[in-house]
Amino acid sequence: MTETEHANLPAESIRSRTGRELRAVALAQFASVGFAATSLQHIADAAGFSKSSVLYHFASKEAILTEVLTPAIDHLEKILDRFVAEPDSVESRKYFVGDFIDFVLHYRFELHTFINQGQSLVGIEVVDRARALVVRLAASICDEQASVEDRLRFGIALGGAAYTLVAGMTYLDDDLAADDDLRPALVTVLTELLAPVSHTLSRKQP
Amino acid sequence: MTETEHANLPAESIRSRTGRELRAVALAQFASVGFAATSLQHIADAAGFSKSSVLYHFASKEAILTEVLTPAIDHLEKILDRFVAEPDSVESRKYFVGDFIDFVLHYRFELHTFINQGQSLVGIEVVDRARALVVRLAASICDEQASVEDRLRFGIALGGAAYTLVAGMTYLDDDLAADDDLRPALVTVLTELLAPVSHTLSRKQP
DNA sequence: ATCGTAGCTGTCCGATCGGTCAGAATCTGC
DNA sequence: GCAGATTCTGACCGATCGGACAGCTACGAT
Repeated sequence: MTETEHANLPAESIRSRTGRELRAVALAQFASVGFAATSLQHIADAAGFSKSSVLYHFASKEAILTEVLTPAIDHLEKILDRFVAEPDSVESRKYFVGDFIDFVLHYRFELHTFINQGQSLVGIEVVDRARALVVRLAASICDEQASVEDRLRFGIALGGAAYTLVAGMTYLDDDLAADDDLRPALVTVLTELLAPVSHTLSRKQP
Repeated sequence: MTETEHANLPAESIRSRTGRELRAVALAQFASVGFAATSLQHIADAAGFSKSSVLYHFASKEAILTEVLTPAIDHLEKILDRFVAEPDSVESRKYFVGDFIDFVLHYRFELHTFINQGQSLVGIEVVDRARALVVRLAASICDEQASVEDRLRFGIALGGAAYTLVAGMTYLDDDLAADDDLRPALVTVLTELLAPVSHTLSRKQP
Protein backbone atom coordinates (compact mmCIF):
# COMPACT_ATOMS: atom_id res chain seq x y z
CA MET A 1 0.00 0.00 0.00
CA THR A 2 1.61 3.20 -1.18
CA GLU A 3 1.28 6.55 0.50
CA THR A 4 -1.10 7.68 -2.23
CA GLU A 5 -3.42 4.79 -1.75
CA HIS A 6 -3.36 5.32 1.95
CA ALA A 7 -4.43 8.92 1.55
CA ASN A 8 -7.50 7.87 -0.41
CA LEU A 9 -8.82 5.40 2.06
CA PRO A 10 -11.05 6.13 5.00
CA ALA A 11 -9.26 5.80 8.29
CA GLU A 12 -9.72 2.37 9.71
CA SER A 13 -11.90 2.45 12.76
CA ILE A 14 -10.43 1.40 16.06
CA ARG A 15 -12.88 -1.44 16.18
CA SER A 16 -11.95 -2.92 12.85
CA ARG A 17 -8.23 -2.40 13.46
CA THR A 18 -8.26 -4.02 16.84
CA GLY A 19 -10.45 -6.82 15.57
CA ARG A 20 -8.11 -7.43 12.69
CA GLU A 21 -5.06 -7.58 14.95
CA LEU A 22 -6.74 -9.92 17.36
CA ARG A 23 -7.85 -12.22 14.58
CA ALA A 24 -4.34 -12.38 13.15
CA VAL A 25 -2.80 -13.19 16.50
CA ALA A 26 -5.46 -15.74 17.29
CA LEU A 27 -5.07 -17.53 13.98
CA ALA A 28 -1.31 -17.77 14.40
CA GLN A 29 -1.74 -19.28 17.83
CA PHE A 30 -4.56 -21.63 16.87
CA ALA A 31 -2.41 -22.94 14.01
CA SER A 32 0.80 -23.27 15.98
CA VAL A 33 -0.20 -24.52 19.41
CA GLY A 34 -3.81 -25.47 18.81
CA PHE A 35 -7.16 -24.08 19.84
CA ALA A 36 -7.26 -25.88 23.17
CA ALA A 37 -3.80 -24.70 24.13
CA THR A 38 -4.51 -21.10 23.14
CA SER A 39 -6.00 -19.06 25.96
CA LEU A 40 -7.76 -15.75 25.64
CA GLN A 41 -5.09 -14.30 27.87
CA HIS A 42 -2.37 -15.48 25.50
CA ILE A 43 -4.14 -13.85 22.57
CA ALA A 44 -4.57 -10.67 24.59
CA ASP A 45 -0.94 -10.59 25.66
CA ALA A 46 0.35 -11.21 22.14
CA ALA A 47 -1.85 -8.46 20.70
CA GLY A 48 -1.21 -5.97 23.47
CA PHE A 49 -4.73 -5.74 24.87
CA SER A 50 -6.47 -7.02 27.92
CA LYS A 51 -8.44 -10.25 27.93
CA SER A 52 -11.57 -8.19 28.54
CA SER A 53 -10.84 -6.24 25.42
CA VAL A 54 -10.65 -9.47 23.46
CA LEU A 55 -14.08 -10.33 24.80
CA TYR A 56 -15.37 -6.89 24.01
CA HIS A 57 -14.63 -7.55 20.35
CA PHE A 58 -15.60 -11.20 20.22
CA ALA A 59 -18.47 -12.83 22.06
CA SER A 60 -16.44 -15.89 22.99
CA LYS A 61 -13.34 -17.92 22.22
CA GLU A 62 -15.37 -19.97 19.84
CA ALA A 63 -16.60 -16.84 18.10
CA ILE A 64 -12.98 -15.94 17.38
CA LEU A 65 -12.42 -19.32 15.80
CA THR A 66 -15.54 -18.87 13.69
CA GLU A 67 -14.51 -15.46 12.44
CA VAL A 68 -10.99 -16.64 11.77
CA LEU A 69 -11.94 -19.78 9.82
CA THR A 70 -15.01 -18.65 7.92
CA PRO A 71 -13.29 -16.81 5.04
CA ALA A 72 -11.15 -19.85 4.29
CA ILE A 73 -14.05 -22.24 4.41
CA ASP A 74 -16.17 -19.99 2.25
CA HIS A 75 -13.38 -19.95 -0.29
CA LEU A 76 -12.88 -23.71 -0.22
CA GLU A 77 -16.57 -24.20 -0.71
CA LYS A 78 -16.53 -21.90 -3.69
CA ILE A 79 -13.69 -23.63 -5.53
CA LEU A 80 -15.15 -27.02 -4.72
CA ASP A 81 -18.57 -26.01 -5.99
CA ARG A 82 -17.00 -24.87 -9.20
CA PHE A 83 -15.05 -28.09 -9.55
CA VAL A 84 -17.98 -30.42 -9.10
CA ALA A 85 -20.20 -28.34 -11.32
CA GLU A 86 -18.05 -29.17 -14.33
CA PRO A 87 -17.87 -32.49 -16.08
CA ASP A 88 -14.82 -34.38 -14.90
CA SER A 89 -11.86 -34.07 -17.21
CA VAL A 90 -8.12 -33.79 -16.99
CA GLU A 91 -8.56 -30.10 -17.63
CA SER A 92 -11.03 -29.46 -14.84
CA ARG A 93 -8.85 -31.50 -12.53
CA LYS A 94 -5.88 -29.42 -13.38
CA TYR A 95 -7.82 -26.25 -12.89
CA PHE A 96 -9.01 -27.38 -9.53
CA VAL A 97 -5.54 -28.37 -8.36
CA GLY A 98 -4.43 -24.87 -9.23
CA ASP A 99 -7.33 -23.37 -7.29
CA PHE A 100 -6.64 -25.65 -4.38
CA ILE A 101 -2.98 -24.77 -4.25
CA ASP A 102 -3.79 -21.08 -4.26
CA PHE A 103 -6.20 -21.76 -1.46
CA VAL A 104 -3.59 -23.68 0.51
CA LEU A 105 -0.99 -20.98 0.08
CA HIS A 106 -3.37 -18.23 1.04
CA TYR A 107 -5.14 -19.94 3.90
CA ARG A 108 -2.40 -22.23 5.17
CA PHE A 109 -2.96 -21.47 8.84
CA GLU A 110 -6.69 -21.89 8.63
CA LEU A 111 -6.29 -25.14 6.73
CA HIS A 112 -3.79 -26.42 9.25
CA THR A 113 -6.16 -25.55 12.06
CA PHE A 114 -9.21 -27.36 10.80
CA ILE A 115 -7.34 -30.27 9.22
CA ASN A 116 -5.16 -31.14 12.14
CA GLN A 117 -7.50 -30.24 14.92
CA GLY A 118 -10.81 -31.12 13.38
CA GLN A 119 -11.34 -34.07 15.64
CA SER A 120 -10.89 -32.17 18.82
CA LEU A 121 -13.19 -29.40 17.62
CA VAL A 122 -16.14 -31.48 16.50
CA GLY A 123 -19.39 -29.82 17.47
CA ILE A 124 -18.21 -26.34 16.65
CA GLU A 125 -20.34 -25.32 13.71
CA VAL A 126 -17.63 -23.75 11.59
CA VAL A 127 -15.38 -26.76 12.06
CA ASP A 128 -18.18 -29.18 11.27
CA ARG A 129 -18.78 -27.23 8.10
CA ALA A 130 -15.11 -27.57 7.21
CA ARG A 131 -15.17 -31.28 7.93
CA ALA A 132 -18.19 -31.72 5.70
CA LEU A 133 -16.33 -29.90 2.95
CA VAL A 134 -13.36 -32.22 3.31
CA VAL A 135 -15.62 -35.25 3.06
CA ARG A 136 -17.10 -33.73 -0.07
CA LEU A 137 -13.65 -33.01 -1.43
CA ALA A 138 -12.61 -36.58 -0.80
CA ALA A 139 -15.71 -37.85 -2.57
CA SER A 140 -15.07 -35.65 -5.57
CA ILE A 141 -11.52 -36.91 -5.94
CA CYS A 142 -11.99 -40.56 -4.94
CA ASP A 143 -15.13 -42.46 -5.77
CA GLU A 144 -16.61 -45.20 -3.63
CA GLN A 145 -14.61 -47.86 -5.38
CA ALA A 146 -11.41 -45.96 -4.89
CA SER A 147 -8.47 -48.18 -4.17
CA VAL A 148 -6.51 -48.02 -0.96
CA GLU A 149 -3.76 -46.32 -2.86
CA ASP A 150 -6.08 -43.65 -4.24
CA ARG A 151 -7.37 -42.84 -0.80
CA LEU A 152 -3.86 -42.67 0.51
CA ARG A 153 -2.88 -40.33 -2.27
CA PHE A 154 -5.71 -38.00 -1.40
CA GLY A 155 -4.99 -38.09 2.30
CA ILE A 156 -1.29 -37.59 1.87
CA ALA A 157 -1.86 -34.71 -0.53
CA LEU A 158 -4.27 -32.93 1.76
CA GLY A 159 -2.68 -33.69 5.12
CA GLY A 160 0.82 -33.30 3.77
CA ALA A 161 0.17 -29.91 2.26
CA ALA A 162 -1.58 -28.72 5.38
CA TYR A 163 1.29 -29.91 7.54
CA THR A 164 4.29 -28.93 5.53
CA LEU A 165 3.41 -25.30 4.98
CA VAL A 166 2.88 -24.65 8.65
CA ALA A 167 4.29 -27.18 11.05
CA GLY A 168 6.88 -28.38 8.59
CA MET A 169 8.42 -24.94 8.59
CA THR A 170 9.50 -25.32 12.17
CA TYR A 171 11.66 -28.33 11.35
CA LEU A 172 13.76 -26.79 8.67
CA ASP A 173 16.51 -24.30 9.10
CA ASP A 174 14.85 -21.62 7.09
CA ASP A 175 11.45 -20.47 6.23
CA LEU A 176 10.22 -22.69 3.52
CA ALA A 177 10.19 -20.34 0.57
CA ALA A 178 8.30 -17.50 -1.01
CA ASP A 179 4.94 -18.32 -2.49
CA ASP A 180 6.33 -17.70 -5.96
CA ASP A 181 8.72 -20.60 -5.42
CA LEU A 182 6.28 -22.78 -3.56
CA ARG A 183 3.47 -22.64 -6.03
CA PRO A 184 5.14 -24.38 -8.98
CA ALA A 185 6.63 -26.99 -6.68
CA LEU A 186 3.23 -27.67 -5.14
CA VAL A 187 1.69 -27.94 -8.57
CA THR A 188 4.29 -30.51 -9.56
CA VAL A 189 4.06 -32.60 -6.42
CA LEU A 190 0.31 -32.56 -5.94
CA THR A 191 -0.38 -33.12 -9.62
CA GLU A 192 1.95 -36.10 -9.55
CA LEU A 193 0.38 -37.44 -6.37
CA LEU A 194 -3.16 -37.16 -7.68
CA ALA A 195 -2.53 -38.02 -11.31
CA PRO A 196 -3.08 -41.78 -10.88
CA VAL A 197 -6.31 -41.09 -9.02
CA SER A 198 -7.77 -39.18 -11.92
CA HIS A 199 -7.59 -42.27 -14.06
CA THR A 200 -9.85 -44.28 -11.82
CA LEU A 201 -12.55 -41.71 -11.22
CA SER A 202 -15.94 -42.74 -12.45
CA ARG A 203 -18.13 -39.96 -11.16
CA LYS A 204 -18.12 -36.77 -9.19
CA GLN A 205 -20.21 -35.97 -6.16
CA PRO A 206 -22.64 -33.13 -6.87
CA MET B 1 -1.39 -65.68 21.13
CA THR B 2 -2.50 -69.30 21.35
CA GLU B 3 -3.66 -71.02 24.48
CA THR B 4 -0.36 -72.89 24.69
CA GLU B 5 1.66 -69.74 24.64
CA HIS B 6 -0.59 -68.24 27.23
CA ALA B 7 -0.11 -71.15 29.56
CA ASN B 8 3.65 -70.65 29.46
CA LEU B 9 3.63 -67.02 30.36
CA PRO B 10 3.57 -65.58 33.85
CA ALA B 11 0.28 -63.95 34.70
CA GLU B 12 0.32 -60.32 33.95
CA SER B 13 0.41 -58.31 37.12
CA ILE B 14 -2.44 -56.01 37.92
CA ARG B 15 -0.07 -53.11 37.71
CA SER B 16 1.19 -53.87 34.26
CA ARG B 17 -2.31 -54.65 33.01
CA THR B 18 -3.79 -51.46 34.34
CA GLY B 19 -0.80 -49.50 33.14
CA ARG B 20 -1.14 -50.99 29.70
CA GLU B 21 -4.82 -50.16 29.47
CA LEU B 22 -4.29 -46.63 30.62
CA ARG B 23 -1.49 -46.11 28.15
CA ALA B 24 -3.63 -47.40 25.30
CA VAL B 25 -6.53 -45.16 26.20
CA ALA B 26 -4.28 -42.16 26.69
CA LEU B 27 -2.55 -42.64 23.36
CA ALA B 28 -5.84 -42.88 21.52
CA GLN B 29 -7.02 -39.66 23.10
CA PHE B 30 -3.74 -37.79 22.66
CA ALA B 31 -3.81 -38.70 18.98
CA SER B 32 -7.45 -37.93 18.37
CA VAL B 33 -8.18 -34.82 20.40
CA GLY B 34 -4.70 -33.74 21.37
CA PHE B 35 -2.70 -33.71 24.56
CA ALA B 36 -4.05 -30.36 25.75
CA ALA B 37 -7.64 -31.39 25.22
CA THR B 38 -7.16 -34.74 26.95
CA SER B 39 -7.78 -34.58 30.68
CA LEU B 40 -6.74 -37.12 33.25
CA GLN B 41 -10.42 -37.52 34.08
CA HIS B 42 -11.20 -38.37 30.47
CA ILE B 43 -8.49 -41.01 30.43
CA ALA B 44 -9.76 -42.39 33.70
CA ASP B 45 -13.37 -42.50 32.53
CA ALA B 46 -12.46 -44.18 29.25
CA ALA B 47 -10.38 -46.83 31.00
CA GLY B 48 -12.84 -47.43 33.83
CA PHE B 49 -10.67 -46.22 36.69
CA SER B 50 -10.60 -43.14 38.85
CA LYS B 51 -8.37 -40.18 38.14
CA SER B 52 -6.48 -40.96 41.33
CA SER B 53 -5.80 -44.42 40.00
CA VAL B 54 -4.34 -42.91 36.87
CA LEU B 55 -2.03 -40.85 39.06
CA TYR B 56 -1.19 -43.88 41.15
CA HIS B 57 0.25 -45.51 38.02
CA PHE B 58 1.80 -42.44 36.43
CA ALA B 59 3.52 -39.59 38.19
CA SER B 60 1.88 -36.95 36.03
CA LYS B 61 0.08 -36.30 32.78
CA GLU B 62 3.40 -35.57 31.17
CA ALA B 63 4.77 -38.86 32.46
CA ILE B 64 1.98 -40.62 30.58
CA LEU B 65 2.95 -38.87 27.39
CA THR B 66 6.57 -39.84 27.93
CA GLU B 67 5.76 -43.50 28.47
CA VAL B 68 3.41 -43.53 25.53
CA LEU B 69 5.78 -41.92 23.03
CA THR B 70 9.13 -43.33 24.06
CA PRO B 71 8.88 -46.74 22.35
CA ALA B 72 8.02 -45.09 19.04
CA ILE B 73 10.80 -42.56 19.30
CA ASP B 74 13.30 -45.22 20.30
CA HIS B 75 12.30 -47.18 17.24
CA LEU B 76 12.51 -44.20 14.90
CA GLU B 77 15.94 -43.42 16.25
CA LYS B 78 17.03 -46.95 15.61
CA ILE B 79 15.96 -47.10 11.99
CA LEU B 80 17.34 -43.64 11.35
CA ASP B 81 20.69 -44.56 12.90
CA ARG B 82 20.84 -47.58 10.66
CA PHE B 83 19.97 -45.53 7.60
CA VAL B 84 22.60 -42.88 8.11
CA ALA B 85 25.25 -45.40 9.01
CA GLU B 86 25.16 -46.85 5.51
CA PRO B 87 26.51 -45.19 2.43
CA ASP B 88 23.72 -43.53 0.52
CA SER B 89 22.39 -45.60 -2.31
CA VAL B 90 19.11 -46.38 -3.99
CA GLU B 91 19.14 -49.64 -2.08
CA SER B 92 19.63 -48.13 1.34
CA ARG B 93 16.96 -45.57 0.54
CA LYS B 94 14.56 -48.27 -0.39
CA TYR B 95 15.35 -50.20 2.71
CA PHE B 96 14.79 -47.16 4.84
CA VAL B 97 11.45 -46.33 3.24
CA GLY B 98 10.37 -49.85 4.07
CA ASP B 99 11.51 -49.45 7.66
CA PHE B 100 9.82 -46.09 7.87
CA ILE B 101 6.54 -47.41 6.55
CA ASP B 102 6.57 -50.24 9.04
CA PHE B 103 7.25 -47.68 11.70
CA VAL B 104 4.37 -45.48 10.51
CA LEU B 105 1.95 -48.38 10.41
CA HIS B 106 2.95 -49.63 13.80
CA TYR B 107 3.22 -46.31 15.60
CA ARG B 108 0.69 -44.25 13.69
CA PHE B 109 -0.91 -42.70 16.76
CA GLU B 110 2.39 -41.80 18.34
CA LEU B 111 3.64 -40.31 15.09
CA HIS B 112 0.46 -38.33 14.69
CA THR B 113 0.80 -37.02 18.21
CA PHE B 114 4.32 -35.72 17.98
CA ILE B 115 4.12 -34.59 14.36
CA ASN B 116 0.92 -32.62 14.61
CA GLN B 117 1.25 -31.39 18.13
CA GLY B 118 4.98 -30.93 18.37
CA GLN B 119 4.76 -27.21 18.46
CA SER B 120 2.38 -27.05 21.34
CA LEU B 121 4.44 -29.56 23.32
CA VAL B 122 7.84 -27.97 22.97
CA GLY B 123 9.74 -28.19 26.24
CA ILE B 124 8.57 -31.68 27.04
CA GLU B 125 11.70 -33.77 26.84
CA VAL B 126 10.28 -36.70 24.93
CA VAL B 127 8.71 -34.41 22.37
CA ASP B 128 11.88 -32.38 21.98
CA ARG B 129 13.69 -35.63 21.35
CA ALA B 130 11.16 -36.51 18.67
CA ARG B 131 11.50 -33.10 17.08
CA ALA B 132 15.25 -33.44 16.99
CA LEU B 133 14.83 -36.80 15.26
CA VAL B 134 12.58 -35.25 12.64
CA VAL B 135 15.14 -32.55 11.96
CA ARG B 136 17.74 -35.27 11.57
CA LEU B 137 15.44 -37.23 9.31
CA ALA B 138 14.90 -34.18 7.15
CA ALA B 139 18.62 -33.59 6.93
CA SER B 140 19.27 -37.18 5.92
CA ILE B 141 16.74 -37.02 3.12
CA CYS B 142 17.24 -33.44 1.95
CA ASP B 143 20.62 -31.79 1.98
CA GLU B 144 21.24 -28.13 2.61
CA GLN B 145 20.97 -27.32 -1.06
CA ALA B 146 17.70 -29.15 -1.36
CA SER B 147 15.27 -27.50 -3.70
CA VAL B 148 11.94 -26.16 -2.60
CA GLU B 149 10.33 -29.10 -4.30
CA ASP B 150 12.50 -31.62 -2.44
CA ARG B 151 11.64 -30.10 0.88
CA LEU B 152 7.99 -30.12 -0.03
CA ARG B 153 8.20 -33.75 -1.00
CA PHE B 154 9.70 -34.64 2.33
CA GLY B 155 7.19 -32.60 4.28
CA ILE B 156 4.23 -33.91 2.36
CA ALA B 157 5.45 -37.49 2.74
CA LEU B 158 5.94 -37.20 6.48
CA GLY B 159 3.00 -34.98 7.34
CA GLY B 160 0.71 -36.67 4.90
CA ALA B 161 1.44 -40.15 6.17
CA ALA B 162 1.04 -39.04 9.76
CA TYR B 163 -2.26 -37.38 8.98
CA THR B 164 -3.89 -39.83 6.68
CA LEU B 165 -3.51 -42.92 8.82
CA VAL B 166 -5.12 -41.29 11.81
CA ALA B 167 -7.09 -38.13 11.19
CA GLY B 168 -7.73 -39.00 7.58
CA MET B 169 -9.62 -42.08 8.71
CA THR B 170 -12.35 -39.95 10.23
CA TYR B 171 -13.19 -38.38 6.92
CA LEU B 172 -13.84 -41.51 4.96
CA ASP B 173 -16.78 -43.77 5.23
CA ASP B 174 -14.83 -46.78 6.30
CA ASP B 175 -11.73 -47.57 8.14
CA LEU B 176 -8.92 -47.09 5.79
CA ALA B 177 -7.76 -50.64 5.25
CA ALA B 178 -5.84 -53.44 6.83
CA ASP B 179 -2.12 -53.02 7.17
CA ASP B 180 -1.58 -55.73 4.59
CA ASP B 181 -3.33 -53.52 2.04
CA LEU B 182 -1.90 -50.29 3.30
CA ARG B 183 1.71 -51.26 3.24
CA PRO B 184 2.18 -51.82 -0.49
CA ALA B 185 0.19 -48.69 -1.26
CA LEU B 186 2.34 -46.67 1.12
CA VAL B 187 5.48 -48.11 -0.42
CA THR B 188 4.30 -47.06 -3.85
CA VAL B 189 3.21 -43.57 -2.92
CA LEU B 190 6.06 -42.65 -0.62
CA THR B 191 8.68 -44.15 -2.93
CA GLU B 192 7.24 -42.15 -5.78
CA LEU B 193 7.11 -38.98 -3.69
CA LEU B 194 10.70 -39.31 -2.51
CA ALA B 195 12.23 -40.78 -5.65
CA PRO B 196 13.13 -37.41 -7.20
CA VAL B 197 14.71 -36.34 -3.90
CA SER B 198 17.08 -39.26 -3.94
CA HIS B 199 18.63 -38.04 -7.15
CA THR B 200 19.69 -34.76 -5.66
CA LEU B 201 21.17 -35.97 -2.43
CA SER B 202 24.82 -35.23 -2.05
CA ARG B 203 25.49 -36.30 1.50
CA LYS B 204 23.89 -37.76 4.56
CA GLN B 205 23.89 -36.29 8.02
CA PRO B 206 25.78 -38.57 10.44
C1' DA C 1 -4.36 -64.60 62.36
C1' DT C 2 -1.37 -60.69 61.43
C1' DC C 3 1.23 -57.48 58.95
C1' DG C 4 2.96 -55.10 55.03
C1' DT C 5 2.20 -53.80 50.46
C1' DA C 6 -0.16 -52.99 46.17
C1' DG C 7 -3.93 -51.02 44.11
C1' DC C 8 -7.59 -48.05 44.18
C1' DT C 9 -10.44 -44.17 45.75
C1' DG C 10 -12.61 -39.67 47.35
C1' DT C 11 -11.61 -35.26 49.10
C1' DC C 12 -9.16 -31.36 48.90
C1' DC C 13 -5.96 -27.75 46.99
C1' DG C 14 -4.15 -23.94 44.13
C1' DA C 15 -3.92 -22.53 39.40
C1' DT C 16 -5.90 -21.47 35.16
C1' DC C 17 -9.59 -20.92 32.31
C1' DG C 18 -13.68 -18.64 29.74
C1' DG C 19 -16.63 -15.39 30.66
C1' DT C 20 -19.52 -11.32 33.28
C1' DC C 21 -19.93 -6.79 34.74
C1' DA C 22 -19.25 -2.17 36.42
C1' DG C 23 -16.45 1.60 35.78
C1' DA C 24 -12.75 4.44 33.58
C1' DA C 25 -10.74 6.35 29.51
C1' DT C 26 -11.06 7.87 24.92
C1' DC C 27 -13.36 9.19 20.81
C1' DT C 28 -16.82 11.63 18.03
C1' DG C 29 -20.32 14.81 16.62
C1' DC C 30 -22.62 18.90 17.71
C1' DG D 1 -16.82 22.24 25.77
C1' DC D 2 -20.18 18.69 26.46
C1' DA D 3 -22.87 14.54 26.09
C1' DG D 4 -23.19 10.20 24.36
C1' DA D 5 -21.04 6.34 22.33
C1' DT D 6 -17.19 3.48 21.87
C1' DT D 7 -13.32 1.17 23.63
C1' DC D 8 -10.79 -0.66 27.11
C1' DT D 9 -9.92 -2.46 31.75
C1' DG D 10 -9.61 -4.82 36.44
C1' DA D 11 -12.07 -7.44 39.64
C1' DC D 12 -14.78 -11.11 40.16
C1' DC D 13 -17.22 -15.64 39.25
C1' DG D 14 -17.92 -20.67 38.70
C1' DA D 15 -15.95 -24.55 36.34
C1' DT D 16 -12.30 -27.49 35.27
C1' DC D 17 -7.83 -28.86 35.62
C1' DG D 18 -3.47 -31.45 37.38
C1' DG D 19 -1.98 -33.04 41.30
C1' DA D 20 -1.40 -34.12 46.73
C1' DC D 21 -2.76 -36.92 50.30
C1' DA D 22 -5.15 -39.83 53.62
C1' DG D 23 -7.74 -43.81 53.88
C1' DC D 24 -9.79 -48.28 52.48
C1' DT D 25 -9.65 -53.00 50.56
C1' DA D 26 -7.62 -57.11 48.96
C1' DC D 27 -3.86 -60.08 48.69
C1' DG D 28 0.30 -62.64 49.78
C1' DA D 29 3.86 -64.00 52.97
C1' DT D 30 4.91 -65.34 57.51
